[in-house]
Amino acid sequence: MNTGSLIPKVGHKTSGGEAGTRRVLIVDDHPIVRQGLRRLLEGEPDLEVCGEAEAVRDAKALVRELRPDIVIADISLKQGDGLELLKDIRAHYPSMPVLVLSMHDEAVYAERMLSAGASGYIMKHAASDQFLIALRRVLDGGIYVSETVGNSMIEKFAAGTAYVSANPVDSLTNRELQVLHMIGKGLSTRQTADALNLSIKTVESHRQRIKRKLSLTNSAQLMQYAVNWYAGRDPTQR
Amino acid sequence: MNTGSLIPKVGHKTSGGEAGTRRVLIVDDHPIVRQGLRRLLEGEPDLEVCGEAEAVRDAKALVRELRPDIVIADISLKQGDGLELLKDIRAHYPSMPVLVLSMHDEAVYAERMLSAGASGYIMKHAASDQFLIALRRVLDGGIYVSETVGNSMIEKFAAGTAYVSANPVDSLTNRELQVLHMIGKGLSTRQTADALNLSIKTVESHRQRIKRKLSLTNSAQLMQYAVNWYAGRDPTQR
DNA sequence: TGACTGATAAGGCATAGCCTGATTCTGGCT
DNA sequence: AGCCAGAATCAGGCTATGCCTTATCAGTCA
Repeated sequence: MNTGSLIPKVGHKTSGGEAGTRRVLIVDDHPIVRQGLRRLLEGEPDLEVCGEAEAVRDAKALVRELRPDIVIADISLKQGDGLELLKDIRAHYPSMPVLVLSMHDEAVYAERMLSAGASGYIMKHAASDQFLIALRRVLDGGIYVSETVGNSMIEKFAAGTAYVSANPVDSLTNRELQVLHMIGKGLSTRQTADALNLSIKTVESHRQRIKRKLSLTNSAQLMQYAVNWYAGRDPTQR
Repeated sequence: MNTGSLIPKVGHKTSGGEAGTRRVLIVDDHPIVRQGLRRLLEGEPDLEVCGEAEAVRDAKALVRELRPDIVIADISLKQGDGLELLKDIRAHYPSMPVLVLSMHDEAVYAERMLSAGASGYIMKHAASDQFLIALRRVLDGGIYVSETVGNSMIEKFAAGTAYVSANPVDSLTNRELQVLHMIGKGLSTRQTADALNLSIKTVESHRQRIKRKLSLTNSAQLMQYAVNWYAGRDPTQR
């Protein structure tokens, strides 16, 4: 069920102490992506892959064992345990930077990752040179996000909504929370109004304020958020 | 916006006519995945990467220009134009095998890809050696699917005519499935239309037919279903 | 008391939902 | 080859909802 014999799970600790080379730990559940990162880093003399992990469990062990200079990890929010890894590393090795690799270009994800302690966020369809730029910037203690995501964050910051609460849902009032619940259950605005004995206009107002508080742009995103939250899988909920 | 200077977009046609080596065209929008495939194939003397493409448009041109022995392509239904590439290749070069690379392990996708003319279907989180097995089998005129997907197909086949689809999503057409995907991603109708290059009216029609097929009464339920389905949950379970 | 927040809701414009119907294109069957 | 069913595309038109602004009223806290 696991990777075959082609990939050494723990990279040879050969050049452990070479001055100048910085050791990278790769965490991704796709073997090809791991290969791709390896190939990319092979061309860089100052960077060295010291190991790779497929699952979060392995990753934690390898971090402890290898003490890499940086961890580059595919943390898909869907899985749930990705954030756990991030927080784990942050708790035990506060100075070890983590560059998050993701398939989503949504600014929402990036913000959550950064506020959870990531040092950078890069998409899988970024160009190869961007990976190296991101790696080096993060290794040097900086923070990396793509231009689009960065701009979106700057905008929010300028708007004053930048307080990154650990759990954005906390900022909702009881009524708003109730409405969010209904949306997650699959009720329309009218059905919500009926269920809560409110005017449709009132429910619309609540929806609007929820959207603002959670930085959601349209009703489709609101519903997506609500459904995920309701299903108990929202990343900010655990 | 595109890949930097690190990746030669068209592989050197150097060893064009070497006997025995079979030429592979890679189509994937993730640079790392392309790197990974390259790295994987570098170790195999009988296989050679003759080129790689990021988008469907480029892919079509390269197929015509390079006439590879096999195309390995990430065809995510989400993008829309993936199926088009598959059908295009099938129409112009009926004997050119296409191995579909996917992030989803759903049997639903595999079946559709095969019936659209693909010769194989392999997931991105498959082990490296599985890739080589798949490539060689498909190159030899065979068909490759993973064990789990294969078993599922066999079961359905054995169940024959009387089989009532366990998964209502099966009854959706490809286009409808695509639209469902977009909805689950949190895209509005307008955004979906833009993403798939369709009229809003068309997307509305698809949404309507999805709702009918899945017995959903309003758009709120449709979204709930789509979001849950997209997140890998069974929407009928709650 | 005055300032603030939460809950409620209306008005109005724009947009999206939803039903009907029509066209084109493809795949399969006889 | 010819036919038919279903898929995919989109338009028209009515209605509902989305979205923004504004407003009232009831608690609350300094």
